[in-house]
Amino acid sequence: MAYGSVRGMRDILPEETPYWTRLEMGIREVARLYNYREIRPPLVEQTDLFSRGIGEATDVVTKEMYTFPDKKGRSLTLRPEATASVVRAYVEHGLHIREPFQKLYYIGPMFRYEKPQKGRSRQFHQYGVEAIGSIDPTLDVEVISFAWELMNSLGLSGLSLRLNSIGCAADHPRYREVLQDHFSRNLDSLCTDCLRRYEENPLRILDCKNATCRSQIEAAPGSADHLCKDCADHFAAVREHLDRLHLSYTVDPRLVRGLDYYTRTVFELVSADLGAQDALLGGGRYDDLVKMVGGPATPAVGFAGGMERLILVLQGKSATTMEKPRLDLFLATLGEGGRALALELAKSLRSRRISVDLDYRGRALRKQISQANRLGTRYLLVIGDDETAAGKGRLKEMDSGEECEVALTPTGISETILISGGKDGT
RNA sequence: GGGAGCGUGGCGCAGCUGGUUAGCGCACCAGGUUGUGGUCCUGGGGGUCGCGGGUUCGAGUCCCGUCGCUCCUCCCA
Repeated sequence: MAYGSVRGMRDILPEETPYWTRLEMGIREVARLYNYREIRPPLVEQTDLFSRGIGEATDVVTKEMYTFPDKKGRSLTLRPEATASVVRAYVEHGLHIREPFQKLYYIGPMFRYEKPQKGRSRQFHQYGVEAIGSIDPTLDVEVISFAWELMNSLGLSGLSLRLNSIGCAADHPRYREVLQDHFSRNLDSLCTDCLRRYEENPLRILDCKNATCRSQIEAAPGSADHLCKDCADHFAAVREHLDRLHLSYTVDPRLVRGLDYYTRTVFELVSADLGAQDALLGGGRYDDLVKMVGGPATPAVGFAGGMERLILVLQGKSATTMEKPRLDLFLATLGEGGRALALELAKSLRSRRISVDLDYRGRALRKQISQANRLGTRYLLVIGDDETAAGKGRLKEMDSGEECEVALTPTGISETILISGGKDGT
């Protein structure tokens, strides 16, 4: 093999793309129902936007970014996530001036330099929603509702929502102290990573899966128990509205997210059908990010979901078999004359919204029909010298095997196909 | 970053303790049949056995290295 795709980046082949288009359509439809508008930021941003927005000490920033200098020596980075980009666009284009409240969504590739495994690759795809401009708890709930709605529309079950509140910027140092106090009693039982986290960001320790750290973590005080009055009220309101909408969740005091910009509400939707990488989507509030990026203090909430993981779950369900699109008409030809006429007819019929294919390799008639059959074509028409001379042929409906005579004109063929109802839609 | 397993035509695999021209299924192509289907029959193309080195009379098979894949850890979507 002369070339292979770059590690962690793969081709999505035609057999698989129907899953992608279905998923993309599903996302767009839910976005329409919830009135979110699409935004498409570039894939590349100044490195600073991510390192400062996501957090200098996070794993994503310290070791997972594709960062490179451009020809003028500026440091650029392939986006590892899109929230920072969306917020940058929101500020840059003055969306906050024209209409401070914006509900946006995006779909596209992200890049993180990680070791590939099931449900994790270096180029992967996320969809996400960002609701910017309100601190109201009902907005948190709308975003979560969006997530559930999408899962339902895809027919997914066996999912659970983990929910927590990590408080506001003012709560963080206080909770940080509480955590440090807790872990300081048994520092020697923490792993080396957690010792570092102990200094840099004790919140991260809660995320550690290391067995030796687990017992300490189980006993650690939850962030939701150390919220200020406003944050506690907010969290209570979020839960109340979730209950009212019958959206299920479990409060997980240990849930913290990997990106530093989160405040208050954080959540994750996990699937039991995946392996170690079981988070289908994750998100929360980021009330300080807009200001951090240079805009006015503006609260916001959103989430991002991994499309590869969603497709893994979809494919795992035998119920969601993709039926392959059918070809309307195959023109089997005999001889140069037949081929020339078929080519001409195909062009006209296609412009009449009928999908047509024909043989381009001079294959035996039998092989052509066999191919048409494999394509799942609805109609077959053989065009040889006899048909060309007579100006008419026999249109065969493949499912029933019935044939009827048609004039070899675009109108003659298309009317028969459209009238007989063999072509659906359009 | 750490750990484990696996790399043989496009795909899925076999190849026993090293031993002749590396097989099988699917797929592909052709013929059986220039005039009608998923079946059947016959034939065909396609593999430097991931790559490099070593051991040996001889390596797909053993050893070392390397690259890649998969899964776990970690982290996340």
